[in-house]
Amino acid sequence: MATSFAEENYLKIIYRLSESTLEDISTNAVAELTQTKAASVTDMLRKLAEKGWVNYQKYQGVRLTEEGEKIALSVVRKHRLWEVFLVEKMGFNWDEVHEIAEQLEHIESEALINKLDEFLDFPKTDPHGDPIPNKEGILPELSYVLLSDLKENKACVLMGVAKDSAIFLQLLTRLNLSLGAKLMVKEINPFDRSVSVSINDSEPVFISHEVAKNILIKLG
Amino acid sequence: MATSFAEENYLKIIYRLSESTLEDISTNAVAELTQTKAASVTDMLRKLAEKGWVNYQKYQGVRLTEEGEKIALSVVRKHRLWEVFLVEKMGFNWDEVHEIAEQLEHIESEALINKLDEFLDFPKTDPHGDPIPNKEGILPELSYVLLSDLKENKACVLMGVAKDSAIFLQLLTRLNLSLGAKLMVKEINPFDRSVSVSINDSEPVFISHEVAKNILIKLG
DNA sequence: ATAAATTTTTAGCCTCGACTAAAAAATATT
DNA sequence: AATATTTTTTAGTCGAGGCTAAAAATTTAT
Ligand SMILES: [Mn+2]
Ligand SMILES: [Mn+2]
Ligand SMILES: [Mn+2]
Ligand SMILES: [Mn+2]
Repeated sequence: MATSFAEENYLKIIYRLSESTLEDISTNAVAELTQTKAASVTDMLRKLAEKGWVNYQKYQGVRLTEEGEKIALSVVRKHRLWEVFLVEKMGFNWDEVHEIAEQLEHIESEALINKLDEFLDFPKTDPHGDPIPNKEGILPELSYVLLSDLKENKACVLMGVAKDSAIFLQLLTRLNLSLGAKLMVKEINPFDRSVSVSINDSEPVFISHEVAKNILIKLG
Repeated sequence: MATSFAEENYLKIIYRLSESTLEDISTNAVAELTQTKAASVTDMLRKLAEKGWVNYQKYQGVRLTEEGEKIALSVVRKHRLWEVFLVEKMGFNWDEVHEIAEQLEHIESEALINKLDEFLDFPKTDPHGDPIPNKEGILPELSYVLLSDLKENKACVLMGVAKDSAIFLQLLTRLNLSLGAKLMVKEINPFDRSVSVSINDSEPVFISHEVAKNILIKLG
């Protein structure tokens, strides 16, 4: 069955909300992310349920069905592969690609996306460290830790961000923090939990707790 | 002003129809190419005129304004650049790319399309030999001739096709006719005007007049 | 010059995906 | 347990972009 842009956006957003909770997703939560009103969401949830892509009972919240999740994962796959393309091949910065990928994720061609995957050498993660589902919809396992949870004097590598707003990404860039950067927490300030971090063996710089808790790293 | 997919498709189709005539474009002609009904076209023409993209007086047909042509050219530019990308970088055949480009032509990012242009080395023509407008909207001058208009024993090169339906392109492929092929007309049969053509110095094969008149070549 | 045929427009209707305002249900507070 | 607050749904509306059927204008044929 064909899916409209609107339907794909709803499914993707329900998927994203489901990642961080086991409970059913509320109408309001969906409304906030889709930038629409609750009444519009109720309408669409009925339609998605009708098509068998979500389980929805009024007042009870919503969950993706297996088929709904499959569609959501294919949209996520396309979004993230196009982001890799935009950064790796088109020379965009990681803070510039999300809006364009929001459009490209709706291009409908299985053949194209699989060729793109191959062209990009089957990347496991997008420019923000988010995992890319393979063509079967399987996500690679990534076990990243928040920089804010790290002990002092442990070497680690920046693998991703927990938030990909342009403003946050631009801040990281200004701090010389990009994917693959070698980090070491030199000191955790107990007052505001800010951390002083050495980036690629340079002089340590200060990073707020707010920033540190949105940076994903792997040890070693 | 933002343009919807529907508006872009109408402008592009009016542009295409204007290429082959100096007269105003009729409602029915537009309806046929947009795959809609004449009544729907009338509606849209009023809206496009409202926005200043076409000159339209009822019963008089339609023409693009300068601004309308600018938009149409930018859609054509995107369509053709994406087609080059699909063939050159993604490995599609020339008969497979049009449908996908119909979607990609609506992606809205000036920055992306200019980076894509550079990535592809500023191609002058798409995989069907159609000229690609540059970022100022200027079309390169191409002076191609129809294979059906060629005299016998003249060497030439296949530069494009006058029709890009998948079925026609697949036929050419089966005949070993692709962009850049070196051709020489060995004989023109006066009965049905079919031509016997040597392709890349091979044994001549027979090509119907119908095919020959949709092949664009340049001499030498 | 009329009449016939064709083209185009108008009028009214439909679906999709939004909206607002009001009603109803669920949840929190006293 | 009763009431207040918040969340969600219903009801009605709107614009975009389609449609059909009928009317009007234009073009062609007689
Ligand atoms: Mn993104
Ligand atoms: Mn991303
Ligand atoms: Mn095309
Ligand atoms: Mn083409």
